[in-house]
Amino acid sequence: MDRPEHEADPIGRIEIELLTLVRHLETFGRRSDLYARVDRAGYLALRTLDELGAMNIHALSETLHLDASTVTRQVGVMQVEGLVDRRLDRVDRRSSVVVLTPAGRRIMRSVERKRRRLFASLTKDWSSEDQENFGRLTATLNVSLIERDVAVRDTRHSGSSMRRAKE
Amino acid sequence: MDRPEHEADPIGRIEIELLTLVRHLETFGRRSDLYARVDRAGYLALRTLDELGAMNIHALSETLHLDASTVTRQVGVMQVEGLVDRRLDRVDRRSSVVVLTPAGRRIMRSVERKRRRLFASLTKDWSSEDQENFGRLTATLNVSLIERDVAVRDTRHSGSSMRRAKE
DNA sequence: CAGTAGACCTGTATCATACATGTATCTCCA
DNA sequence: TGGAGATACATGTATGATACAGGTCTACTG
Repeated sequence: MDRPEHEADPIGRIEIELLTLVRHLETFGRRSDLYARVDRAGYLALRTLDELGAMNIHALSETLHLDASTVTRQVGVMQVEGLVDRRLDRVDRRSSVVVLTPAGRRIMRSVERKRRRLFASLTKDWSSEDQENFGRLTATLNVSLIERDVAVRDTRHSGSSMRRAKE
Repeated sequence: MDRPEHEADPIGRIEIELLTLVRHLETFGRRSDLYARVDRAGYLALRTLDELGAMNIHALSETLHLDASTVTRQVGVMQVEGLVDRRLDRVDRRSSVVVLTPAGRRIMRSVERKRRRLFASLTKDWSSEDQENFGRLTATLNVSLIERDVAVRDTRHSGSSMRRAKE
């Protein structure tokens, strides 16, 4: 499991361990009851709406780094489930604002609780320093990944309005 | 980006950051040319065959924590691409052994190089201590996830032969 | 006001995966 | 030793998450 060459090859270790981490998290999400009422993508959308406030499909798709058509469908499903609501934007009538409903927030919190329990249990033997470091480093990695993605996308289509309606 | 409450809530931070990490890595894999000749699942299969040696579909599916039918198809594709070969097992004629071909190893190394470059670049501003810690902690997390998955699976179907032909 | 850009939706395609089922083979015990 | 059950694999079918292309309606701008 702990191949000695990685002691001296941190990049190689990160490379292989992140590969298997994604694999395992995918499998786990599929097999567990974590995402009973929303899928993983939906959960992230709900969290985004909760943290950043209501916004339109376009802004949500930019934030999630997903195609707008994908988000349209995800939001459609969640609307049927009663987890989000859509309000016509009277200023720009092409657009509508996606709002988290109380039920949506409830479901989101419940998934969050399950996920927190999972990760608390997975890291229960870690020192709190390790826990903090891992969170911090993962966050840093995310920021770099986002920057890189933005750079890639900007070579293709430039300009992204990112209009957002907070309420 | 760096919400202050996470300073005192490492689990919460891990929870949200891993969610977005998976999201971003998926997006990145889709958009980049990292997986030109094999997909991510295929790359992991090639790495597994390289590290653990040739094995049959069943053992591979256990190792990857995937359904055997999924692996059958993945291997089928890679065989057509010439990345793996299958040898009839003369002892057990139901089974055949999946072997990495030279071309497969070459492709695997090329993907590995690209991924290494990516992660080296993403973590280039990290201290080497941070790099090492991140790799170590991710590896630990993987082990815990595997153990948990094994526990879940064993409640459903018990017994897994894990026969493997090393050569 | 004409033309272009933007927001959204829908159709279609792809990929990765799982489950159910079928077939050939193996194993083991009565 | 011969059949029952287990195993290995393949195939059919389904689902979920995503992207891209194209259409419609609306907004903006010269």
